[in-house]
Amino acid sequence: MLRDKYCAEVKEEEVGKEIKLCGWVFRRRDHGGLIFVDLRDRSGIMQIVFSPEISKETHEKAHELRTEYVISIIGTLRRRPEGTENPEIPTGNLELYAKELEILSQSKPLPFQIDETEEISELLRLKHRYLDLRRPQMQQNFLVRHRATMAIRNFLNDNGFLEIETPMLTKSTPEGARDFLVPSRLNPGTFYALPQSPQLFKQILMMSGFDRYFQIVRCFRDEDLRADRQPEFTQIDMEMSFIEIQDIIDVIEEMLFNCFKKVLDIELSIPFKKLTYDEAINKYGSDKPDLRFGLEIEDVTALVKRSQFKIFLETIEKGGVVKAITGKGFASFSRGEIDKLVQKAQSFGAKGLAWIKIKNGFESPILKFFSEELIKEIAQKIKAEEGDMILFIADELKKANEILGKLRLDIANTSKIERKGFQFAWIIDFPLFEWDDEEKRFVSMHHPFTSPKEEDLDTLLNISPEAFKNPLSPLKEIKAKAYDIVLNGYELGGGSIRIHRADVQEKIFKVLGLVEEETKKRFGFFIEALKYGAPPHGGIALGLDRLVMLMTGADSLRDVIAFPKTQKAYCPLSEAPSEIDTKQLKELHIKLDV
RNA sequence: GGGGUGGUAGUUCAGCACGGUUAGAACGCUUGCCUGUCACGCAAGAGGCCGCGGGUUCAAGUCCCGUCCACCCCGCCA
Repeated sequence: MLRDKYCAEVKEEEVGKEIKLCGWVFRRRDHGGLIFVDLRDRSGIMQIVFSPEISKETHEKAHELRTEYVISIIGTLRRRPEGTENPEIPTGNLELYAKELEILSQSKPLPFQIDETEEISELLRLKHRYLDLRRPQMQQNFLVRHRATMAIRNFLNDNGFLEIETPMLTKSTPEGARDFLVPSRLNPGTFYALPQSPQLFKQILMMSGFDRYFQIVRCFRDEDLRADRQPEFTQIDMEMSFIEIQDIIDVIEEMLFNCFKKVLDIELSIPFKKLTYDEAINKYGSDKPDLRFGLEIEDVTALVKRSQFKIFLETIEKGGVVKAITGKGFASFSRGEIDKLVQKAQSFGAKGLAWIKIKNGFESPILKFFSEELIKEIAQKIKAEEGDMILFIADELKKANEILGKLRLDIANTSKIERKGFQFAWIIDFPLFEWDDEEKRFVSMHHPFTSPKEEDLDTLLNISPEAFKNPLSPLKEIKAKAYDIVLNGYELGGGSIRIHRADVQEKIFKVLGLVEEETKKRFGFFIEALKYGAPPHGGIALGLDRLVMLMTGADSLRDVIAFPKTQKAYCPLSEAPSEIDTKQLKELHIKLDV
């Protein structure tokens, strides 16, 4: 070993001993006479002192040191002289008096300082990711990521789960996200797809009798990126046999409890809250509500019926609703600020935004249409108080919820409502299907292998083909044995009890409008497998990156993925994707058309 | 595909509304001084295709059009 230990592992008991340390020059303070260097490794910092009284030669050499040089030091550990301790760092009572200095590696002047005093553009950080990752905050993020992963892996191992790998070169499937494709050289004109998830394979593992499977696995989706979406990401993928929804919920709650306890020493309160999909949508306007604050959306249709406001009455007449939310502290808004708010609502799809200020009485352009009594009742319903503003959206139910859901998050941001802690929730009772207006057919809300709820099974099996094309058919009422887990407004994961009957599975494909031939081509192997004794089974997948992002308080997935991509799915470090040789293209029988 | 914000020394930013001398600051870098600093201090210095292309103008970092890149959001995506 080139060193005895990590910088921050040096303890006071070793004062007087000779110690060898290695690391990077974090900061140097050259006084001419004395030179101080903060030596950094992944554990922390140790102050090195170069004094001509210890070694003239070493002191001389230390003048050459620059930021991020990699050095090795042999020196004597000393307690710092009284009054010169640094309480800011864990090793602040100690320092190493350098006898010998070896420069192991030099560094050019840095493209940016790595001392976290200013925010550096992400492009530059990613281009020099090796420097960015040296920053203590990033080191911390990846320590948390490692610990969380290990806690989860150990937990699952302790609970009888087998980690089994599934193929990366697999088959493209319709439905769901766009695939990343890989051309097959040995089979000209054909392509593998990188997995969007190991869905079919993990189900087949259940049919293979493994009973409890997990995998911490990379998944790929070729869709547009967001702060919480990368083209490749890691899932904690699980599947279990002979279980019901509650069994999965129990395992995951215990797993997360264990993970938060071990990594952050936080005791989550389990069981987590359960909300039905309908409740979530109606109260929070989202199927991934942020439950760290209230500001619930309320239906005030019945109340505003008593008003004279035409727009509301007409909307209700047409079967729509009027829903309201509190603009916390918004009564102080100027006319201009209100205009901006209205514009924002419109950008969320609202036709308009009606408002009533509660400020020494009420203030609103539509005040004359409401009795004072009525406004008070509405205010009470949405818990609006003096200083707040009542915000109304009148529209069809789905749109009203959606718009108010977005406004709710926006209000929380602008009024700086405190959002702390980790608020988990399960969203259950999802619809099995969702009408796709573009394709004029039903699509799976979760995925096509999701089991309907028992009580809806007959409806599904007996439904006639005409219903497949009718957005109002009973199909839209069928509920799925699907569940999402939500944390602080992020969808952390989702899963379902799967279909283990070939007839049910085939019926689903029919509803989805997949012709038999197509089904056979795409999923034939899977349906065939279902016919040889498939156990009832179900599972879930959690986004590891998102989990770690929330655990570390990072605001982007990019801060918890070592080598992430930009919004255009570009890697500034390796410069992927890139053009390739014509020779390679020829081997693959691919001609470009760009 | 659409909307928004940004792009000026190595870095983070100011300058742009109202076009006009030699484009500034801080940090970093270089050199010198400094024996208890810890974001050390002091002094001097180097460092700019004002993202790129076009246009308007006597004159463009500043105005207009286009384009590229980064970030945030919608669509898309579990």
